[in-house]
Amino acid sequence: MEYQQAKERFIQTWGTLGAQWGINRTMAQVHALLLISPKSLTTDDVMEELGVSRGNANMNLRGLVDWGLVYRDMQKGDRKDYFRAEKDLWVVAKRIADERKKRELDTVKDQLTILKQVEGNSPEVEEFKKVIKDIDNVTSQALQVLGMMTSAADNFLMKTIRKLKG
Amino acid sequence: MEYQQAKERFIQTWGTLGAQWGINRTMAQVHALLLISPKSLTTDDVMEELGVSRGNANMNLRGLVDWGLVYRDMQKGDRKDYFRAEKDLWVVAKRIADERKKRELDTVKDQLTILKQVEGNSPEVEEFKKVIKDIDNVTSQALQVLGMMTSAADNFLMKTIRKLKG
DNA sequence: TTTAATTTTCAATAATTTCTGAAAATAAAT
DNA sequence: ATTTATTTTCAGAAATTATTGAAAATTAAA
Repeated sequence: MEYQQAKERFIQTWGTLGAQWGINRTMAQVHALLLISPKSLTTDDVMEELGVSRGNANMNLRGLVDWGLVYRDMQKGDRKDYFRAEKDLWVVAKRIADERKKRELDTVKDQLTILKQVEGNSPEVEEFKKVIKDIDNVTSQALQVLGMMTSAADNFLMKTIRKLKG
Repeated sequence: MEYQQAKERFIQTWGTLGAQWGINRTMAQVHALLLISPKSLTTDDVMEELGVSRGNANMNLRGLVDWGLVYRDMQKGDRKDYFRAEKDLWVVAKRIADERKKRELDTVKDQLTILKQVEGNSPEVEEFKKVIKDIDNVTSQALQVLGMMTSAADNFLMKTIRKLKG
């Protein structure tokens, strides 16, 4: 397969995946573009490569910087901002997992704490309490597994898996 | 907190969470409603409780059945369909994880296989190959961890975590 | 059959999200 | 200070996604 074709396909795939993960399509495509780029890119590069407006490119680049997935560089003798992706995919995975954990699991845990205090002992309330308790258990353990993954690089579990994988 | 209040709050929270996970809001709310309901509910119950149209209730109930999160029952002497949620939260977690794995990680792996075959040795192509290889590594290992989670109930890791948790 | 109850579909509409592009703000050079 | 280069913002437009509701299809009783 030719590089140009492979590149377009990769950007497309990563964009679709991002959309499924709740990151918007363009942001994921910008990320893909930067990931495979050997050098830093400007806003104009992104606009041209992806065919999006300046506003759109700017917003999504900033979004990626907020997520910690992209860095903003300066280059001597040039007033433009240059953008460069974090290339360590384990760091990328960790950043994404951390952000999602913060946004999702943590808020659920907070809500559960409040919901545990429901009053009464009708069948409805008993069922409710049971479900809340079960969700609490599952999320606690999910959080622990996530915690392991997010410190994956030097975690015994990951080392084991890597070793097994050979 | 009063039951009615807690119930509304729970449905609301679960709906928001679902939206973040790419499941649509109403589907997640229907799921929440069924989760905390001690008895099976009809389409009309769902319409009334959530204030949604028949079409919407029907589509989302069917969606939940497709995900394996809800079962469709018959009740003797009644022509209506009754819906009942899977109550084992570990099964719920497994079903969701399986579905997401199938939809997301598996397709990425397929794409990577194709993209590995890119030709050339320019800096761009070298960088591209490296990124593809890294993504391949990360997803392989993510798939393995997911695999562990999805057989969580009787997995050594989960048992260990549960034990640690007390 | 025919009738009645229920579920499913889907075109039209509503709601939400994303994108554009030009104006405003910022920052650097002259 | 003024000009020039660049980034940011944001109201409106476009695109996407979700919802309605009524008609069509299905299913079971009469």
